[in-house]
Amino acid sequence: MKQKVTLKLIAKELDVSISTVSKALKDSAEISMDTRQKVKAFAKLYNYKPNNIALSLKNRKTKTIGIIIPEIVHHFFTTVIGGVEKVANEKGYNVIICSSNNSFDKEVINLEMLASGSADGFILSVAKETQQKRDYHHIEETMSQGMPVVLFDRIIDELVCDKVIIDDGKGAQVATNHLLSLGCKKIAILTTVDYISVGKLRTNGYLRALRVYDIPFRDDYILKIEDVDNCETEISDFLENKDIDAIFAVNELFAVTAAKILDKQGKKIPNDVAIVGFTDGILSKHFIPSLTTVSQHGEEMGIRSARLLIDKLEADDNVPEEYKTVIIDTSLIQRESTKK
Amino acid sequence: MKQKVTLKLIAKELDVSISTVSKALKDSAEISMDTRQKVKAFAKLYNYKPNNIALSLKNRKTKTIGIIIPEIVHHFFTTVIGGVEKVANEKGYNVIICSSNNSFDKEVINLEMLASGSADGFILSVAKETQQKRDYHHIEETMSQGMPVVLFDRIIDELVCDKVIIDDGKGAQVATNHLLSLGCKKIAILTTVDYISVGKLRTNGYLRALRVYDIPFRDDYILKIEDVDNCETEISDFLENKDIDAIFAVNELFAVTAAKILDKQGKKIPNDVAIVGFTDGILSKHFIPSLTTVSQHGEEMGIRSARLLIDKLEADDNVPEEYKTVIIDTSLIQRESTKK
DNA sequence: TTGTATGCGTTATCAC
DNA sequence: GTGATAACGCATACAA
Repeated sequence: MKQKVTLKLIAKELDVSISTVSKALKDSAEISMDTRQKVKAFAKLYNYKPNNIALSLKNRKTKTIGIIIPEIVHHFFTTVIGGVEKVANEKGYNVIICSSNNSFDKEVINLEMLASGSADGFILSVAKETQQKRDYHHIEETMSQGMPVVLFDRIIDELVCDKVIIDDGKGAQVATNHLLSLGCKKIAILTTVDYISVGKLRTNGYLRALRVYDIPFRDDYILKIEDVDNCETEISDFLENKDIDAIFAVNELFAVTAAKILDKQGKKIPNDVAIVGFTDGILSKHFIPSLTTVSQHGEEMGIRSARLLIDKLEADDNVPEEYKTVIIDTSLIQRESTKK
Repeated sequence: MKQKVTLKLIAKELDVSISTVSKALKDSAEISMDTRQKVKAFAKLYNYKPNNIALSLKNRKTKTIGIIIPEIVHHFFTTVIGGVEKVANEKGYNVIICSSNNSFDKEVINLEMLASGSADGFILSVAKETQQKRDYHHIEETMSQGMPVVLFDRIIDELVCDKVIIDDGKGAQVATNHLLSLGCKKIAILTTVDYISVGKLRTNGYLRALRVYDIPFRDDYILKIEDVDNCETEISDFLENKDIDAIFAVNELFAVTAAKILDKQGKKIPNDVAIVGFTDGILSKHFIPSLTTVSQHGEEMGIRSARLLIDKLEADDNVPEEYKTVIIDTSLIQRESTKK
């Protein structure tokens, strides 16, 4: 275990003071050309790297952004991360990713850990459990300590902070409209339980579209899925002997699962039943038939979130606080599952 | 921007010394019961959290593990991360994830950044570019500075460190054997260019299986895909008018893409052509027909990697260095694409 | 041109 | 029982 190279060590070796070394490395005009070159040569030789930890302590900022997401094994969230990284790297920020695994407790632990010195601000999408509990003290606390927070996708209306969302309702409405315009009249919806904000919003969009087209809503056309891991049986039961000509699913997994069940039932997509999903992931793209879907533009969400956060981090302290909500446009990606 | 609560602040408010506060919070017997309770109550009220940065500086360790992976938008890598997190959290370590985006430069930057104070050790899978360039100075440097490194999946033989891999060759051989045992004789392989270590190993496994079964290798049955993003055309050209009865693909994307092309050609899976892929991701699982695949047990890889790293981090300094290579068993998950 | 002193937040040591 | 001091690695205002 080799000794770490520090300013102190270089100073001792070269028999000058620490501050001389520090200044020389920054090419300060104060220091003679001669010393500067000597110090720099030595530093390079010994591969000196300033210690980030010490810098953070001194500057009281870490130059890193903390991201906390509900699930790391999830295509949408990883695309968001990609967007954040893009902007962060450009602006000289590091990115730390933590996953809450949809657990409230882990979200709290992660946030507190990162907040106590590891990151200057946060980009986060709250855990399912947090939405259910409606306990946001950890986020409020973080903000009250002066660390900006940007919420994305699964946001919390009650919190006053920057937010980046898509217009879930509109996306769902457009998707449903698309089905209606194909002539579908018996459109089922596969959605989540109500406390998942995005699920509820998408359901509302679906209802709105029906209303506009004057199609009466039927209670037996809606399935609110409780346990995502076990959606297959729920969807299967739901679709049994159901007379429908289209399905709108609020996520990719529900859409694909429904497609598989229909396939088993011998129904043809899109001729017997058309399908539109939500989230443009790899499943929709590679499934046969490929699935029409509402793209959430995850990378764009990440980019916008990172920009909002960095703006806050680098804002003048005396500029009055102002919080924005960025709404990203969704787009409908039409594929084979709605080609009639 | 509220003032951060520090020991100093508490000390001032309570009119005691900083060290008294520090000791009181740690329930030191030196401090009177009375003072202890007073301090603790105050700390709780003001929501005091020790500053990790200061602790890291003092203790010269960060209690965090750095993970660097080639791609964040990749199911396999995220499952590995999941495994690492599991162990890390248990043992009180934080996890920082960075993605190199398969770029050598970004890998170097990320590693150096994390190495200069943000993490105590690393778990990493090298970028494609790094494997191509064969330039590992950044990793060697990190290790020579006393920070342990565990390589997984895309490893580097020349580096002396802990490693966690699957037996890629054996996995491929088992997969090919499976096809052979179904009676397939004309088995094509979709693989990567040779400098990708795992691609080459899997190809070797395929060749070995053929040899054992005494099937002569045919040059026109192997496709080494250069540009993954554009594999569709390459595979499509390759499969055109090809007389084969099975395909072994070294990853999920190649397998699914081939399946889609065969579907277009009107060939039936598995009856006309059987398929086995590699990596147990969501695509293989949800595709119709579902694809037989070699599972890499990503989570297990993460768990083992984290354990190796933490063992090193917590080892006595005077214990002689010893490096292990853990080989995780693959398993063949049989699905519809090989059900004859 | 160079060096000294100070502080960032913490803990450990030692003195009172 | 309590407090002063030094140290972790760095940057910088101020002296020399």
